[in-house]
Amino acid sequence: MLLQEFTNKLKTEICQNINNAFSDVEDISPDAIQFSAPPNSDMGDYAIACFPFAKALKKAPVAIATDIAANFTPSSLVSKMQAVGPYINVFINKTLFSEVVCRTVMKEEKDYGRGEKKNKTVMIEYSSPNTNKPLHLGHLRNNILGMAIANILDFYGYEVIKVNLVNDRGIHICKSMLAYEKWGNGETPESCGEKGDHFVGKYYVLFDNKLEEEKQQCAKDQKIDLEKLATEIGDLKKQVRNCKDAAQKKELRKKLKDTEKSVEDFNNDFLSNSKLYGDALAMLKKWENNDAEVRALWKKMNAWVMDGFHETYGKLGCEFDKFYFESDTFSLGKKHVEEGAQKGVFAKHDDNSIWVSGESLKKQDSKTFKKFSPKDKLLLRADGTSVYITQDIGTTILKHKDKELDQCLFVVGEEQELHFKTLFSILGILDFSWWEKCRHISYGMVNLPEGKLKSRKGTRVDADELVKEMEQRVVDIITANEKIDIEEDQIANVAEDIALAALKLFLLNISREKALLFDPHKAISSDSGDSAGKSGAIAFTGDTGPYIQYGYARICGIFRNANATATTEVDYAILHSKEEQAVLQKVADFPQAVANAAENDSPHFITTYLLDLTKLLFKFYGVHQVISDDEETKQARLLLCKVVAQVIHNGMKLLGMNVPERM
RNA sequence: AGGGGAGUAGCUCAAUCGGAUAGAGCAACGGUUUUCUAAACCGUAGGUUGUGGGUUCGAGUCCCGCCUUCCCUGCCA
Repeated sequence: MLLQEFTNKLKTEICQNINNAFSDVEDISPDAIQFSAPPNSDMGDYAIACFPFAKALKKAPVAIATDIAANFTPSSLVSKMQAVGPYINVFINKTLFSEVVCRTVMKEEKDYGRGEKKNKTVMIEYSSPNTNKPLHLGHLRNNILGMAIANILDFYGYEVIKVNLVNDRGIHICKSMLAYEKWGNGETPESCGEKGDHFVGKYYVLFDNKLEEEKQQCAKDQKIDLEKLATEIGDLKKQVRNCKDAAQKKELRKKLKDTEKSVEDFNNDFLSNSKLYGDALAMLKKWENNDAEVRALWKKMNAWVMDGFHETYGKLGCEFDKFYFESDTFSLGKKHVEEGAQKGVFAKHDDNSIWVSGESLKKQDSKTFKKFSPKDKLLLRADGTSVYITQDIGTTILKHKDKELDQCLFVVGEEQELHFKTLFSILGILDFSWWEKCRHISYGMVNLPEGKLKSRKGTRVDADELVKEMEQRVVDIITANEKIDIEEDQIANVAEDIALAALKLFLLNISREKALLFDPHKAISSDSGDSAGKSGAIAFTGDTGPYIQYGYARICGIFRNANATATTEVDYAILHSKEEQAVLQKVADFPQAVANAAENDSPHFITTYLLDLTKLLFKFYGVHQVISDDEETKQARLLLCKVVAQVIHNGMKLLGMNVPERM
């Protein structure tokens, strides 16, 4: 008997017991049985709350529980049912349960926890980088989350297509191109030994610095003190917040708005007169007109960046079945927008720009836009050049042309929620029946103690550097600890596995939609043993990836030392202790954790599951000796360890983490 | 101003469909190594779940108000 069958049988049996106790009313179906865990394991293996039955059975929950317990007849599965208040606590046959769990895991191995084939295809877009700068911590959250969700959906039984939409076109790309052209002196990543994405990113920052210089000069010439205005705005915001008097508040608001307007006006004025920005725009125009020289530079620099990205993806274990490039898809979007204007579902203004009205967005998706009316949205500029949403229209249409999809997912940060609501509604307006199968998988921002991550300012945490630093810390820990027995040439590999697991679990272990706080100062000095280090944002002890890996490595160590293998032909009655049963219960829960993660697009169900499992493993480990003089005991416990190792392996794989055998 | 999140222990976070005494980790304090790796284990302490109402057998969870905070409301991406 396998686990699934056991659970079904258990529910049926319990159901029969309930129905026997209440023969005069309509039967309860096994699906209505909801297992939960009693507050502690002495009270039983499963708990069933009787509140939901109260209506059908026309009795108080407490009375229902007592009646069920009174009418209970023991079976091979269930040994006891005990009423405690409105709860029924179920004691199961531990020997049988242990055997069922162990045999199931040992039989299914890598497939333990796998969901049934759904015969449905899901496309998941994630990463979606801009090719003008290297990846930072915010991108890491996206990449690691996206990859984990893709793995989980695949394991749950979907056919999953992982795609990356590369934002390789637009004014931001031209900025780094222009800076390189002006100040690059023909350098290449090779010539200065830099990773391609970092190399290009340098010029993106350079452009921004030069533009800022120009702006400061311009402000000085016009005798405008931008700094003063900024502090003024800050002060006004504070005053507005603290102001109690309504009339005064209104006045302050007006003043604030005026000040903000003056800054905005200055900025707009500056940009439209800026030589540097004008050059970038001119370059964009040239790009759109297929200027050979600009296109050649664009190709060269994009290739550098993509080389760098591929290296980082390889390191992180991010994989893609297909790359879409905005430069290939924006014209398809343009075409559909123009057709929409022709059909009359979009509005063409006198200046030839094309718009979708807020009204029609609302009409198309009245559920999403129930509580507010969106503003009209520009789809194509007057000069015919496309905006951000234009290419997404094209890309999404192309995705559905390439493959018939049952779900089309976008792993993108929460700041783009309105963008995707608008996009999906537009696709509906364009009469694509699949528009409702599109879903934005939104996730929270990554923040530093000082605020937002900003690529152009100094406040960024570079992805490559972060990983490198963490690896070095692990190497230091390994070298400092004499007890760790790893071949010299393996240290780098193991350090990489551990550093990445620490990073990934840190990013995946909080709810997807929640913002994430990262304190780099605490993270970096974490191996020196000082107290500041121990509170590090990405630690290697406690609830971490390495903790789970350590549990796995310890099990490997046991098998290695005992030169043993596991067999399912053991005396399952040995595994009766509280600790052993807790572990096996947890092992049995793995398929449910996978289902929860898949159905909510939330890997954190897996991370919390694995941490719980590992804690129970160590708890067991602390109380019971695996390699014991008694051969029967040894065999049974070895099997238990083997089963746990298998589940850790399966779960960690879903999260994109390796499990080293020594650490 | 409007729309959407969030607010739980000193810090970072959990908490199945609304269910039994709100849990972990870190930080603090105390203990564990001649026994399978101390990246571990055990113990102590730490809470009016932002706030005020409501719904009911029962609310961190659902509804309404308020406070705080983040995001969005670009011819940026």
